[in-house]
Amino acid sequence: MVFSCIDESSSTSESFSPATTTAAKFSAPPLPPLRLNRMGSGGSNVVLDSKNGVDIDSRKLSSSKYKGVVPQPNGRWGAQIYVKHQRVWLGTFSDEEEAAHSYDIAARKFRGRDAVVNFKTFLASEDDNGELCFLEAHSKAEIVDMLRKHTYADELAQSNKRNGANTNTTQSDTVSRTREVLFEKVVTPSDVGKLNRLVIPKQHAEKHFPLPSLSVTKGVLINFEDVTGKVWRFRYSYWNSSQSYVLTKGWSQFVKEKNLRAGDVVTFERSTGSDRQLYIDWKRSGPSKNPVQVVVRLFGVDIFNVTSTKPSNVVDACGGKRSRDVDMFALRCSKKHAIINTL
DNA sequence: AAGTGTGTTGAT
DNA sequence: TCAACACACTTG
Repeated sequence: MVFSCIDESSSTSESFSPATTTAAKFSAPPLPPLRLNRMGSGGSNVVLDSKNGVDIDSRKLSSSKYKGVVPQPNGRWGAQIYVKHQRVWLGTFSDEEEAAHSYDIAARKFRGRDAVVNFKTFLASEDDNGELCFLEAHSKAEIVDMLRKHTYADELAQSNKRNGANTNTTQSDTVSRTREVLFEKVVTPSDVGKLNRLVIPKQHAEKHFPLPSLSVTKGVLINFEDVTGKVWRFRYSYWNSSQSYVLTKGWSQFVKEKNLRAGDVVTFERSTGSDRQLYIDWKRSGPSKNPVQVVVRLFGVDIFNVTSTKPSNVVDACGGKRSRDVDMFALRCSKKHAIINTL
């Protein structure tokens, strides 16, 4: 069993780790222009010349030297890209280069190989095949989601790890990898409620997810992959107060995204291969099995009503799994006007 | 209160 | 298509 025993602060992928991302391959950025200190938040920013401390302009934020990067009032940087006359927000970042890199990723995803990017070396090498496949294997919505949540680097690393160093991984390598079901749990109301945790039945927890003694109090982070190939990272720990093993951080997001309800069955699996990859899946028990109804409501009117099953896996040329490329942005013209309800 | 990201606009 | 700006909204 391989746990990533890192603490909370380092688990949020706050910055792209050069060791695991193409960030290490950034070409040297242009010399920084005279930097202005951007301070405070909200609309009343004071901008000072860093040398003289002179109030140059009491409102203006220093713009970024990178394409798709915009300053934020608090000194952080936002990344955005325009698609079909709509802005797609890519998140906020402490590091200007990280924001620029996020833009590059999005540009490559939305505009293809000819996209103009900030870092010329981005995906320019043959060694980047893994990342190209990764981009290809995920929908635009997924990539944007990863960028906004700062999980892109982690998920890319996970993906590369699964495919091994050999980028010529064949389809059968990926598909034929067998799994064993570790256990299933019928989730309780509290598992899907506001407690933001899933209780792992003690016998299963101690059998399959034994906590290293040093990690009992602090917990560990465990990665699970779902049927779409998305990697979920949960904090796993032991709560002395209730004497129970729980998945905490990350769990509520899973509940939300999968629209889990009490009575649904969550399955935990593990690859029997050497990677011991963990998987998580869920199913709806009872008469209303599996089909999920999706109503798309536009301007308050249900414009279509789709009954679908959970996404099936399709293997692409890269040997990865492709999830349905539902372009949320076409539907997301405005948060106020387009609502997707998963019922 | 601090931080995020959308609405809007003018430039390219 | 793009960035600048203001500020409503969300989060901690």
